[in-house]
Amino acid sequence: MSKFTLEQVAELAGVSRSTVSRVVNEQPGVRADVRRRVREVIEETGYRPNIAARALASNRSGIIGLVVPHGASRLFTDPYFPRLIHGITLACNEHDISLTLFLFHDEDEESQLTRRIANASLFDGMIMASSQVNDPLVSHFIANEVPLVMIGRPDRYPELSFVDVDNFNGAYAATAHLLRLGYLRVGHISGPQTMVAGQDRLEGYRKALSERGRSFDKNLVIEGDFSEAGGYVAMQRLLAARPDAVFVGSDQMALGAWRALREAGLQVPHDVALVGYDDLLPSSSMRLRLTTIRQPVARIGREAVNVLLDVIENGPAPARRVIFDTELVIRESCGATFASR
Amino acid sequence: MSKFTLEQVAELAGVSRSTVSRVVNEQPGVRADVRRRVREVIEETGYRPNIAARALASNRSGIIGLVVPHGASRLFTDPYFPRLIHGITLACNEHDISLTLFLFHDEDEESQLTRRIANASLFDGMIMASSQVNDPLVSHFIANEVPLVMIGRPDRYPELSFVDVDNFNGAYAATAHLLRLGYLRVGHISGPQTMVAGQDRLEGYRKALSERGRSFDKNLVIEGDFSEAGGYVAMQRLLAARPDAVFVGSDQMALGAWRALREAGLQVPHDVALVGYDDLLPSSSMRLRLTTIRQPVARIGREAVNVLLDVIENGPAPARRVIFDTELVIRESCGATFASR
DNA sequence: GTGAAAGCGCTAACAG
DNA sequence: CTGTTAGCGCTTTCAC
Repeated sequence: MSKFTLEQVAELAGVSRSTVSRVVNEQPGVRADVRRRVREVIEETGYRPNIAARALASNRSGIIGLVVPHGASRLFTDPYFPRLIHGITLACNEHDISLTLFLFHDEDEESQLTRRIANASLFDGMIMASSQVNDPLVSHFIANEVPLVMIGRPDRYPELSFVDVDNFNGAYAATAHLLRLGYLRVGHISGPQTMVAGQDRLEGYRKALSERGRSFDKNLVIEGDFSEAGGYVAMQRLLAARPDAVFVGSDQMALGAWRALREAGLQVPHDVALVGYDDLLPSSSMRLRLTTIRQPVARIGREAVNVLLDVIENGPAPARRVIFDTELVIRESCGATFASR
Repeated sequence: MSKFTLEQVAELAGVSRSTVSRVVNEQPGVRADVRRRVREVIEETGYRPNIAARALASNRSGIIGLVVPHGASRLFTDPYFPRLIHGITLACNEHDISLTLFLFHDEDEESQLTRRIANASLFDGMIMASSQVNDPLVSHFIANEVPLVMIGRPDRYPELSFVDVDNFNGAYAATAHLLRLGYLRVGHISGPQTMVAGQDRLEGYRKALSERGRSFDKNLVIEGDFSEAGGYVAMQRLLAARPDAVFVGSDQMALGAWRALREAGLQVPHDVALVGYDDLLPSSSMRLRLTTIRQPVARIGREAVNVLLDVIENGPAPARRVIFDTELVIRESCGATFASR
């Protein structure tokens, strides 16, 4: 609530509003000495432009939104979103823009608030994290021509820009690693198939299998929801199929799976080997030394902002597609430190 | 970017802008049938008010800000901020307001961006999380009369509203518990003394000591920074004083302390007992079964929003002070499951 | 109970 | 290079 307006600064500097506006926005076409004079007055008065007025007049607010749908907000308790937000805010600060957070905790909240943000009049653009397939919000944004970048490949709308990690190859690498170690009944606890990441990881698992001439046994695949509890339940069911190794679609689920295993009196990796996905756990403090697929979450966040800014600046076409590589991190849960069998 | 404006809705409904405005803002003084008619048109057109225009005209944006200073952003990797934000967004959604996040990663960033947000013209109010003592941003907000609520008791400015947890009594309980178990050399790895929470916990530790007639030994207290790495270094130094138990000012530091202990060939709780603070770790998956002080982080977040809304509505005076109780959660690291010694 | 009119503080052509 | 002139879309007195 700085008390000064453009008008007053202009008067004090003995110039017009336009000139001050040009100086503030660092536009060319102002004589150096005038520019300096105006800058002085701005400094003295502590003048700061009113964001609302600027947004109204220019249709640009310097604010972007981050939407986290309810399906993903449970992930908010694991380190994924903190990391993501870390990367996003880093980029925002660099570019001097602000970030508004829309976090939905359940379906009701989401549908109720969808309308409010769907006309995102104030926001220059939106980043949409881990949306479900066929998310109505995405359609809204598209219909309203809101600049948009998805975190995670969208299931439709090939014209959308996104940044993602190579889920297919990550899952492939995880599964191939297990196969290479000689496991014969390699199962998979998948992510929700309502998310593209869940689908892609399942596909990677299938490819590794088929490439080695293994047939796909659907009893060896159980769908989870990326949560610890989901991994727990999934593993309990999966046990009926007697897997000797399991590629679990997320570290959190791996924790749940491991809990189920312990309760069943089974040892990791002796009885059942485990590979996770994410590498976000503080591994040295965990009881489970989890082999996993590392993904560069903070970089994804940063890049999402960069891409969004580009989309805002230069329009949505052509779609920007950024895909980061993953990395297999070998610890003990896969049994790699044992002789291969 | 809904294409409709108040004006157009007014025309379609055959009334004036003012009337539509009244309906939209649910103000009294509109005949029921007119109100209904206007509502219909709004529904049909999908009209949504332009936030910037509204903010400009009314000085109310429906957006609040959350500031996380650089000193605390390292905490962003532990579960504290995710929980806090969970609570905050929950309350925001309830009240139909938006949350803008200011997260600073280092001192440079912070001082650079301070000016930008200090005149928080667009924001109806600010929540300030875990600020250092004597934070310049706080002074700015006060000087500019920005509605403000602190998370964590402020070190000065008794006129400020805040919500906090009872750090003093929590620390007292932790230390007393250790003393009660018979430990003779109870040390403390404190939080940074540049944060009130760090100070309060140290005070609680001192009180428990003095109440039992123990003298305060400054060699038994090392200052940490709430991080794992800080706890690690602190414990390495603390070892020289040969503690048989340590009250560690945060769970993250306790993890670091424990790592230092392991490296020194010491067992928890056999050689050194540990009590932490926060209870935010997924305890069942951790190798360290940490006795700790639980604080209701999400509730703190919710309450901060409620208090801020109250401050916005009814002015800053008198200061609202909300203090939540803590709870001692006993696991194995304190040695309580052994015979007392 | 309703409408007319005057801005909120800024940007953006368009002249000069 | 600088100033003038219109608004951006909404709220808010103030008459009627």
